[in-house]
Amino acid sequence: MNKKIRVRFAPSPTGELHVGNARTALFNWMFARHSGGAFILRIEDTDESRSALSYQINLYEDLKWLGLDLDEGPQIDSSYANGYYGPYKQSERLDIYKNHLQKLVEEDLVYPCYCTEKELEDERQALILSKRMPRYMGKCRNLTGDERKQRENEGRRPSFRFKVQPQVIEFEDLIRGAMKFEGGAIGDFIIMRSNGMPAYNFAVVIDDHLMNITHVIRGEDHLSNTALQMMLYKAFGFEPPTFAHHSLIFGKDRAKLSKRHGSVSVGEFRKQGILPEALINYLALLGSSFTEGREILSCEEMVKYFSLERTSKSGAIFDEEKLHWLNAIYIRNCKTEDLVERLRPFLQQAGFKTDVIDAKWLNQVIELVKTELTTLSEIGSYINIFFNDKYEMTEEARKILDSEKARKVIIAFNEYLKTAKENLQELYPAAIKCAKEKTGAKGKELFMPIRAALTGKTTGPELDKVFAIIGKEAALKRLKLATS
RNA sequence: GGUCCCAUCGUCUAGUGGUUAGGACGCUGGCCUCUCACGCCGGAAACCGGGGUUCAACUCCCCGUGGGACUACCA
Repeated sequence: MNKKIRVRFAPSPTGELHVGNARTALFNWMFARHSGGAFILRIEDTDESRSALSYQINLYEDLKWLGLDLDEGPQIDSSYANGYYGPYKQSERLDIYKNHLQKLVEEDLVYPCYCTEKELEDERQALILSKRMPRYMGKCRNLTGDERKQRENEGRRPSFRFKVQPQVIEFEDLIRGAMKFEGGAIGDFIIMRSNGMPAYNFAVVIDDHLMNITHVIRGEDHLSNTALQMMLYKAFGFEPPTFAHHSLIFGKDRAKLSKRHGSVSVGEFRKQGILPEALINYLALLGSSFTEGREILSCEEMVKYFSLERTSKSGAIFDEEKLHWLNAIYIRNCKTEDLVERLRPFLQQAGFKTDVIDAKWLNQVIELVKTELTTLSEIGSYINIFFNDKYEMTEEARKILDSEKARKVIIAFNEYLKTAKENLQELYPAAIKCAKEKTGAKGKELFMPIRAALTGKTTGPELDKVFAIIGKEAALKRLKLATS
């Protein structure tokens, strides 16, 4: 009988959710949803000095925004269900780690280490200087009971180290195939810190086992750690889960993706006006491929077609331009009413008071500029022409208006508007026709002056639509301004 | 230094011994058009190097080279 698949995303709340971690979360989520398994969140907050609750809250917001719903995890508010394998925060599982440490102590598989950080650092430096591999040489491994007592009396609090036996460690990785590690170079590593907090490799093994995790999907940066963890699985007699180590994301220069490459956290992309669907789609695409070379997929489709075998083994460079391309497509495909809702915070921020703007009119405006948008935050620069009759004129527009012929076009157009009786629909074509006949201008020389006068720019949506939105009164005002 | 991972256009990738090496972003030429955007049609652009194995290697093996990870009382 197959066990129910259970995967976990286990970040440490020490900063904003990085896209690399978001991608790991996504892989886990897709794997769980694809196989009908459970997606679990575990908070690895054993580093007290770096962890903060605010980051944890932030993490929940980001996951929710991305649409990665949890089956189990620490409860922050009622919208996130707890599960039966809690607590899901490592800082609340300290007793569990202590008990497990005790087992290993009794079996003599670990020993207390009284070295201070200074002593360890000195040892490291000495080894490096003598061109040997820096690692713990096992100074405290064979301390007698008396020696230990003596150190305790000095007030030293021990950390606990795992006794590493020289061995070859092998396991099967779902993405990379057969893995083999020469364990001879690994020094006795700390599993419990002197402050009573478990070290990463220790806590993961215990938690993954106790939480019945069947597949550990994580970044390649954990590949080497897996060897240490395998030793621990063996020591405890636990059956190890199946591992899958995916490749990492890099910046353009193949260096670790960091702030100097631009946005790197989910929050930053959200503020920039990237749609969650676009980010998800991009992250799923990065270092992966779907059937028939498809690139634009809904969440449902991604879940359906997802397979770890199709994720690439090599690292991938984060290409913000392609993300933007995807984002633009999602914006275009968004129903205008929905888009307006998503745009609201960005409009507010750009100084447009959306609550007093006529909804129907706003819809028309957005409909018109939809295809120009790459990110939501750019909205202001595309719609300001509809709001302000005293716009700023660009250099190009000014130039267009300078010519004598342009002036004539504007005057003819303006004159017609003043006296016209037609409704808004028929007004524009009629006025254009009039200007055309009176001046003999056509094509560019006919439309550009009007565009420049009406919008202050030489680029923008189709003029007839722009006209229909700003209306006759505003048009007259602008024409007057442009000719003065 | 040690252990380990990786290697197809600039970038993300398809490819599983025989292909004109395909697609996408970006770049670029054209069409559409008052302009920009969208859309449509076209173009340039890649198998890291050297040895094997084989009738035949991008594909399999070995060795280089290059990039990356880990090597913490961080995770």
